[in-house]
Amino acid sequence: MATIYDVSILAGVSLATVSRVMNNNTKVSDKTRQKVLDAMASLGYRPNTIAQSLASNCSNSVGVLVSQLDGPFYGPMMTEIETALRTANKHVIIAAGHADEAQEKDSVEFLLSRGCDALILDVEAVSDEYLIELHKQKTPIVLINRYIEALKDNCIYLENERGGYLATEYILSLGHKDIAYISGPMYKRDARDRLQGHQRALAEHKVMFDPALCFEGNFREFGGSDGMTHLLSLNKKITAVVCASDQMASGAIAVCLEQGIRVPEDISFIGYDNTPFPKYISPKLTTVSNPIDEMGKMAAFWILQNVYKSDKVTVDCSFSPELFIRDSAISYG
Amino acid sequence: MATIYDVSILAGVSLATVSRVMNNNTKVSDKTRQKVLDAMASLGYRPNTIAQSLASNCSNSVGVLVSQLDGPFYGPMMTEIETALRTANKHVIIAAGHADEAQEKDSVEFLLSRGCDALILDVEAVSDEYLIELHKQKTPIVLINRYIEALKDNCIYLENERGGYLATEYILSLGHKDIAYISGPMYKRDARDRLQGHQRALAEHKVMFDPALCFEGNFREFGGSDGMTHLLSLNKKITAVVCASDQMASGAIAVCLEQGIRVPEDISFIGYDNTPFPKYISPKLTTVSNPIDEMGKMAAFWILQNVYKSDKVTVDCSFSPELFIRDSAISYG
DNA sequence: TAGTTTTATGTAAGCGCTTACATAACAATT
DNA sequence: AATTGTTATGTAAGCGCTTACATAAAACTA
Repeated sequence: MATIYDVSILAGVSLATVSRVMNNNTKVSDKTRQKVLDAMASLGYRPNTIAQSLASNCSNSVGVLVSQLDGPFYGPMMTEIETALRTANKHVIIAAGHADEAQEKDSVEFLLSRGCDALILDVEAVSDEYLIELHKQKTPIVLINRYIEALKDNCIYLENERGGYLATEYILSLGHKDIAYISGPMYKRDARDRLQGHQRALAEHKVMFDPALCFEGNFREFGGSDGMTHLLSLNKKITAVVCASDQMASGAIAVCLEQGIRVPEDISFIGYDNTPFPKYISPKLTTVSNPIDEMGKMAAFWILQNVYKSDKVTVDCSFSPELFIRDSAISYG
Repeated sequence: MATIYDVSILAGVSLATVSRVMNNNTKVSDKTRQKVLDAMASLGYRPNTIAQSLASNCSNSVGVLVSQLDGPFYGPMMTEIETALRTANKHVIIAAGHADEAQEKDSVEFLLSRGCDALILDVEAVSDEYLIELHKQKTPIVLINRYIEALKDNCIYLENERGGYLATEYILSLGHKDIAYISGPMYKRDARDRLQGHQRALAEHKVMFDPALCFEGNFREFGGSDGMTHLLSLNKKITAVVCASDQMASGAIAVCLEQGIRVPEDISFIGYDNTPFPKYISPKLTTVSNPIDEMGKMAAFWILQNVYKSDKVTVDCSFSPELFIRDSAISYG
């Protein structure tokens, strides 16, 4: 592999000059630049990025830590992050935290020791305090899907309360009054916020919130099925179920169908996330969007702007969910 | 950030000794080792991996190039790769090729210039020749989901012909004779192999292969729906459809259901890949497995063994598909 | 005890770049 | 022509490690 030294010899210039034409941050006369470029071309020179990183103290890499790499969320998110960063010639080092505190911390250490210039974190297990401490260190961080007041300039988040409100408001507008809620785990802020939006909508419509009809699930499919099984066992009147995730809605609907309850004729459902499901599923799920891919892109933009000082991007930290009306919810009566 | 120099001063030893205890490849007396470890701990020392890479000419990173980061395949595959490599303290740099030749080549360049010690490639657009050339360079490569005779020791692949055979053999065993086939794009070897297996099964059962009933799709959902629309327009008798991917099966089934054709009562379906679909989809798809996550893990193991000389793993390059019998195919008549 | 081998540690030269600073080349000013 | 100002290029000191080689210390040998 040819080095900068070989190039400098062949071009008959100094190392520094070669470096200058690579980084073109200093004036180099057109004549010398051309000599250097020719030499590079004829040697098939490819700069050693490791050496560049060591010398410049900038690794051009950003660490991305997510809970899991599979599932409907992270793929699209990673795609956007990778595309945005690679366009700027930065690269992505990934790590998975598996929603476990020790693993998340370990991954952060790992990424830091890898000399990342910045970290994009979509973490759920570590505490706010840990992140606040981390933020004090020199490597910039940006949080996706998490809002911490003290770090608000570093957060890319969805207005979950608003989404919860939108979903329930829509169900109410269809005339439902006996509405159950299958929530995400309450230790997660987004779950709490969605529920809060739900309650606000109920209150505005003067419908009582019945804690018995609120089940704490886990955002996963079986959380939804467990929840629905529980709700049905109550033998209370329920005409609609608001779910805090599409996956839970999926699990809940499955339970209904198995028990011969028609969806949406007997019970209406609304989900949350707008995850892409194969198109022959019926009923098609009415839901509220969670543009996690866009949020990934924004996180990348944030870093491009704040870390790499690019002025080609604009960043917008807060995302607003939108209602997607499909077939799983119909008006009552 | 503390450097090795700071540690050496505090421990009262030389740089080399500190380096030795980090890499523990040379004998260091227990006493000195302890002094060094204490110094490291008290400084919160974290080695600079960039400098290590430059000095040792080993970046401890492996580049992973996939067609896309989203979708049902790559998430699980990446998960396995990441887990396997991180356990060995290697890291993963990802790039997406988007099934485009220029982008795939560009990504390879990118990963190489990033000093990856090895590359895991799941590429579809570049030619065999390109990969053979690439293999001649110094960075080792391993191919997932692609079999090239000249590179057979570097390939992790599924026995696609066998899978195609299994699927069709099962359909035949159910008594079907009027069997349509929705294929992947024929420029892809896995599509050709699956079809070949299909034809072998037909031949063994003395059922004629009817080219008119074979549609070339694209592995995606709309490939399946286009294919099914076309097949139905033929007005030929069809009692079963073998699809070269679950996604195409999904699209094809959707078309049938829309037209009031019952699945599996009127037409049986079998897919390929065994992708995870939400559980309330019906009918549940009978299919043949494509353990891409396991293949990802194997690719990582291959690198651990061949590049990093680990003896803790065993690698097995060839994977065999298995039949998963569910509800979308029933016996004929 | 002197001589030989073994083992633990130190010295210093890189790895391939970047960049502050020095200098040479040239142009503009008087 | 001498002075000053600009601009282009070169020189060399790092960046934080690894590792071949040198050396000092310890352990044997006879």
